[in-house]
Amino acid sequence: MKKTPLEKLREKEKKARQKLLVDAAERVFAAKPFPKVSMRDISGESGVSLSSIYRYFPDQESLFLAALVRGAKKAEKVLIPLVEKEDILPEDVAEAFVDFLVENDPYFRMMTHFMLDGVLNEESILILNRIEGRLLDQFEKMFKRLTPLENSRMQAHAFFAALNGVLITYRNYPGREIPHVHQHMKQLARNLAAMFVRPGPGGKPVL
Amino acid sequence: MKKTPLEKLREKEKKARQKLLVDAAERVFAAKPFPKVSMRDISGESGVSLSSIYRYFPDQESLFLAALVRGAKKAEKVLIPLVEKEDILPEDVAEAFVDFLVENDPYFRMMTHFMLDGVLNEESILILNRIEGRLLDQFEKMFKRLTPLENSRMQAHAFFAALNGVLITYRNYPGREIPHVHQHMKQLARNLAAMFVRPGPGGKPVL
Amino acid sequence: MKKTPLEKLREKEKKARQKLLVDAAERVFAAKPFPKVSMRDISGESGVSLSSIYRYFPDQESLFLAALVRGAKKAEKVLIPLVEKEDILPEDVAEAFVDFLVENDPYFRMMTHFMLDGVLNEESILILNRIEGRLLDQFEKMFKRLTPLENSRMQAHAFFAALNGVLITYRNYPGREIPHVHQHMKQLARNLAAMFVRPGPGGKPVL
Amino acid sequence: MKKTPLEKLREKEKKARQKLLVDAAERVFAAKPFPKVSMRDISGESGVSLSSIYRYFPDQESLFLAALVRGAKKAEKVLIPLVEKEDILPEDVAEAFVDFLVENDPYFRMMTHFMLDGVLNEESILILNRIEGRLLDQFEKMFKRLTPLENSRMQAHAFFAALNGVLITYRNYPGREIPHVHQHMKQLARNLAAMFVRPGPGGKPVL
DNA sequence: TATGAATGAGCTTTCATTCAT
DNA sequence: AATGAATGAAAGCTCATTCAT
Repeated sequence: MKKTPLEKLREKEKKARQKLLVDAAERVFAAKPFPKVSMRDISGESGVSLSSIYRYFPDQESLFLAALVRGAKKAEKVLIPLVEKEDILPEDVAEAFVDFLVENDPYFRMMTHFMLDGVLNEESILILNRIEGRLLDQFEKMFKRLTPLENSRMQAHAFFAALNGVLITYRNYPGREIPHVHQHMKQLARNLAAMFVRPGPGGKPVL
Repeated sequence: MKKTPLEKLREKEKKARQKLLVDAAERVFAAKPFPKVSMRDISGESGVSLSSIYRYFPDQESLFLAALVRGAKKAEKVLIPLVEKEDILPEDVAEAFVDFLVENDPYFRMMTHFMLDGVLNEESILILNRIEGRLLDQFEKMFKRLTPLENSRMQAHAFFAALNGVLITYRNYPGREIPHVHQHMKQLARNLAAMFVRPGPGGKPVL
Repeated sequence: MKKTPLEKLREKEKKARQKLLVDAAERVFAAKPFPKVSMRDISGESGVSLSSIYRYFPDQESLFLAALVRGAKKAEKVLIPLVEKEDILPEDVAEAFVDFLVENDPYFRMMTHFMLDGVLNEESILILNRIEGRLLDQFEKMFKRLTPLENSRMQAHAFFAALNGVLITYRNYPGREIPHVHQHMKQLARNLAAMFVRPGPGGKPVL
Repeated sequence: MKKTPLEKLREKEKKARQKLLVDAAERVFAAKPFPKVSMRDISGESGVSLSSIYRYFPDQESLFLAALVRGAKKAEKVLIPLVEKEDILPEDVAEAFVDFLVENDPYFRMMTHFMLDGVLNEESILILNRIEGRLLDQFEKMFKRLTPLENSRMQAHAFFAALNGVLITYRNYPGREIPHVHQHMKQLARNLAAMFVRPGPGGKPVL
């Protein structure tokens, strides 16, 4: 079971190729709608020959899934530290969340695609769940601090959902200029966030 | 320019065939991911021969768009009356909204697809906008009644976005049983809705 | 066997419809390459419904053939009188020939198409042959008058072929402006025509 | 930038496949009218699978164009040496020209098709023009030698056009046996050719 | 290991023609 | 007599995947 140095090297190189391919996939996803991305596109963008891709990913789905997982990990890396700050406010988290996913639109589209149509394998589900869980954990911690009497887990879920909703609903808002739309989304997100920390009548928790 | 009875009949039959095709499209959309639905699928499902489809829709896009528009109209027909009730509460609207889109999952996926990748023509955009506008109008009216001091339009937008977010985020929640997930979504939606009518400290409006 | 007045009327109406369809076909041929013309095009252009066309022509080929025959007849009507003039010169005939077929490009394309790929039925062949024959007769008569010692029939054939050749070879001459090309064709045709009436050395006939 | 032997081999094989496909195309063109030839036909005739054809030619037009260009090059290879002979006579050139294009009827039909309806890209136009130009150059040289006082370029153009005309006009002459028709065409071509070198009255040039 | 080559299955769309009314 | 409706067949082309080298 022990790996020889050569095997280790091979594995490392394999990972490097996989990274390279996911890099290329990302760039392609940024350029055209998800369902129109072909393996040839990725081959062209990566410089890896079409057939060689299949040495690193058993099929198209796996590669796309890998890109999704990586997007999620990047989101995690950006968002978790932000939310970990002791005195952060929901409004600021909300704005950062929107900012990140607007600027990383391909990730957002990818994720939404998988949420809608994707057939995820167990491993991917686990990875995504873990990330989502950690994100929700941070949200929960924040809400626990700010509204200790509420059901923080529920708040975290609602918060996460609401932000996703703002993004999906208004990212393609027709007839408006992009910066304006972006501004609108941030405002909506901040407003929604603010509602979470507003005490009910008599300070009674609501959720 | 007046139409003969025969012409009227013909028109009616044409509409009937179009309906039949959109019906079939819906069923297919329910059965497989949107981007994988082919004209052949719809031909098979409808019993209308592949080439005949083109008698009723000039191309694939038109047919898909028609299905989308119909979904939106159906949503309108169900949701607007509900929200029009004088004394309706956001929580109940939220639940109905979620119920409807869970039960009409193909519509929801379709709409999300078009929101993400879709290239809509101007007419469709107009139709969808009008429906969304009317929905937002109703939401606004409700909020005006319940929280007259807030920015009701903003509330309506946030409400709409948040509900969409609940649906997109949790509709495929893995590892849970469907009725349970459905229940969770409704709870989240209700909670979010409740927040909109909770007065800020001292009754100060927040939005 | 005798025809009733009603039958006669019917026949007349049938002819009228056929004419109408061939009219439309001509217009369509003028607008797009021959192989791209469809029955639907002709239906649209004529106002006659697609299926009704088949009442007047058994199939596409027949209709196209009818258009061809009519083109030939029109050419005959224009060219024969011209060539019948007692004192006409080959150069002028050549120029008129080119002029006519440049201005009636669809006919020319149609004829060439049938010459190349067409499957003509016996009747059409007969009609076309008769017309071509009459044209050649006129050419022959002209040459008999002008060069009585030569083989006039051969001259007529060569003359006809040469003119066709000028048209086919230079009508799409790339990179030149159309009027200029037209001028070039006419010059070539005149030059070729002139050669037919130039006596050989010592007045010896050549052909 | 230097090519490895392997790359050279690959290139050679690619060319070989392209040749194979053009070969097949030619055979198909010989068997049915140009506009009816499909990619599937060529796939069947060549043994190369339909989709593989697109490895060697980006689309149908390219393949057809390649066939056309090859036809033109073959014509060039056969005709130019012939015409280059010092003491060749127009009659013999004419006969060879007719012979070649009768024996290579698919080429002739192809070229005529492109002359009539074809949409050629710039590169193909250039190639064809160069070949036609070289052919005309040879004709011109011949005429310069034989009739130094005439406008040789004009003679060359007229000669070329006239020969094409003979081919197009009589290649499908109905009701005659093929060898007989062929004979007739050659006779016509010779006669026309002879006229070019017959001096005008008093040796005056005509063209 | 890497990849050029190959392909079956599939896609949307068009067409000439038939048929019920 | 006229035509709307219907369709089988075929078109050009793309794609994910496999395989020989």
